[in-house]
Amino acid sequence: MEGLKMNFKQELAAILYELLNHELTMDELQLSIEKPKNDAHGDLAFPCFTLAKLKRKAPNLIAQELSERVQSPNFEKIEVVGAYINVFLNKKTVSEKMIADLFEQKETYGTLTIGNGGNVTIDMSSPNIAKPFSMGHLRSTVIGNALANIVEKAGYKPIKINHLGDWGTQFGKLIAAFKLWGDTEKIKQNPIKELLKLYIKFHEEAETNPELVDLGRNWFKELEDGNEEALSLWQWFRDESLKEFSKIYQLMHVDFDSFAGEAFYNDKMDRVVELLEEKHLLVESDQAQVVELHEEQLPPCLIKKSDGATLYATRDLAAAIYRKEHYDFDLSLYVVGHEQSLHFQQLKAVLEKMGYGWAKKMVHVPFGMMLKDGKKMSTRKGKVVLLEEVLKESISLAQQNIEEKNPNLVNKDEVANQVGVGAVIFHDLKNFRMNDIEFSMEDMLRFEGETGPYVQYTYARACSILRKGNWHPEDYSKNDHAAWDKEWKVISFLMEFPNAIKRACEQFDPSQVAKYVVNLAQAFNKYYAEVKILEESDEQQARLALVYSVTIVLKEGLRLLGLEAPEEM
RNA sequence: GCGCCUUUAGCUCAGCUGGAUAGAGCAUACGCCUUCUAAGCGUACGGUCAGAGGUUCGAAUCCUCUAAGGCGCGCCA
Repeated sequence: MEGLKMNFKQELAAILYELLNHELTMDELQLSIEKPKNDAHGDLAFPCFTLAKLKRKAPNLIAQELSERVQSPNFEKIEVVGAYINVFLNKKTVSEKMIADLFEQKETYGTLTIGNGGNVTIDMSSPNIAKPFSMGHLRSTVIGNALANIVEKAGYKPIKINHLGDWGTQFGKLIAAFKLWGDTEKIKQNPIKELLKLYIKFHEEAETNPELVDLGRNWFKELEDGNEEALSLWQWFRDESLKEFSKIYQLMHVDFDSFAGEAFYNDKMDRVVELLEEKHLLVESDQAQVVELHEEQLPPCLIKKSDGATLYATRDLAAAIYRKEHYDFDLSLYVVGHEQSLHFQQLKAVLEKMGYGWAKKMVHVPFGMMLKDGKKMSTRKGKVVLLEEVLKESISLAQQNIEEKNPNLVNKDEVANQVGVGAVIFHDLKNFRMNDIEFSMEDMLRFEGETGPYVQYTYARACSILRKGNWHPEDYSKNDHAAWDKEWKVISFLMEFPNAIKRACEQFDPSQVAKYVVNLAQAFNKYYAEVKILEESDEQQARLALVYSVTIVLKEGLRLLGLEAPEEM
């Protein structure tokens, strides 16, 4: 089921195909049939310019002649404007069909089959242990989570992998810092904050005292060699950090299928190096081991440092191979910042050189940065905004709003959570992911206009009508009085839902769904303002059926984005 | 120097595979609650689509060049 709109487009294409004696192929026809931007131009349009050229005849004449022969019970009116044949769908039959489909399919409406049940691994979130969960990680988490939902809706099986940053030289530094200045009690009280303090202090001190750097390096070496003290500290840091992170994940209702992070691949890297050696891909360069990528026009990929230690490229190679063997993915997504684009190009190139055709199935899904005063935020300088604080503030603002606007609401706390968190998530998803986002508390906590709360509010109002009307879907009986005239705009958006999902899935772009959901909400709010739905009328059944349909699609759209839909707020 | 990305209204951004008068939101000004939640709706204001060429019946959209900004380019991830 790819949506009603598609059916009508196909129908129009088929009619033209016959009328034109197959002069244009079905594909060509379907491609040129478009959705007019202006409502006055109907629901479907066919421009006759290409035909004009083919037939060497004036386009408006062709349009005129052709239009007279286009007929279907689904088409209410055919109009010619210049070179365009504008088709107006039959509002009544189409609307009733749309409503019937939604009643039948409910939240499964919009489900696609393009995934064919294949596995899609999604590398997402991936915060660094012992560092705060920053706004930067928010992006990967929220985009990855939405993509998982979208991809699932499109018929794939998503596997969400939190590739934790739980290994690396920063742990050497941290252990060294802890040994020098650490306070066990303080860390237990407030793990991430205290560990971050240590990390920052280490970097500050290291500027005047370079020996510290060596100390850190040594401790990392100890860690890699299995020193018990180092290992137990590492384990402790990791556990405490994960505890903190899981609070945030719970708040956002994000979960994972795997927490296999960097440390997980420690024992899987030798094999990668061996494989590379077997295939004679490793070359020594400045005492380091690299894979040359001249033919690919890329800089060489560093596999082993001059001291023999492996690097993140090695680790990511191991991870890619592991994921292929373990999950046999059809698609492997990496929701990682745009600044790592080159790294992923290199990764894929090396895998292809190794003879792994599946490297083509790896897709880097990059996103822009969270900027603060036009600049990148830096953990080392302590210049980060903590997600937890932003969420708290957003929730408390939602709380205030509820007190003001709906003080009798029963589950205030729950709703405040849903709305506050929703605002933050939606703010991140509503724009194309490649855009940089200048961090602004004001923008993020805006509840009006094109925001998560706006959509949630629309949903809540729609639910409220159904409640007040004491109406249930079983009650609906088609009645012949509705013209579906004022409802038409909303109906045509409802028809677009599967298309929005398709675009989002093809382009790995959740903002397609976010924009869709805003458009639907806007159309519904206009309808709401214009039509008194609960007013006695012989069209009332149709109106309520429409409201019900809108609730289904809004809720499902929000769910795909990772937002909840409170029925009252 | 090379590569990737971005440039559309005062601000934040849409604009689907090129198509009919370039659209929202925010901000500003005004208007709409004795009836479905005003976290809403309406009206107004606001644009040489960074610039120059080119392809095309037709370009914000495709190609080339230029400019501005961001990110990246071997032992960090």
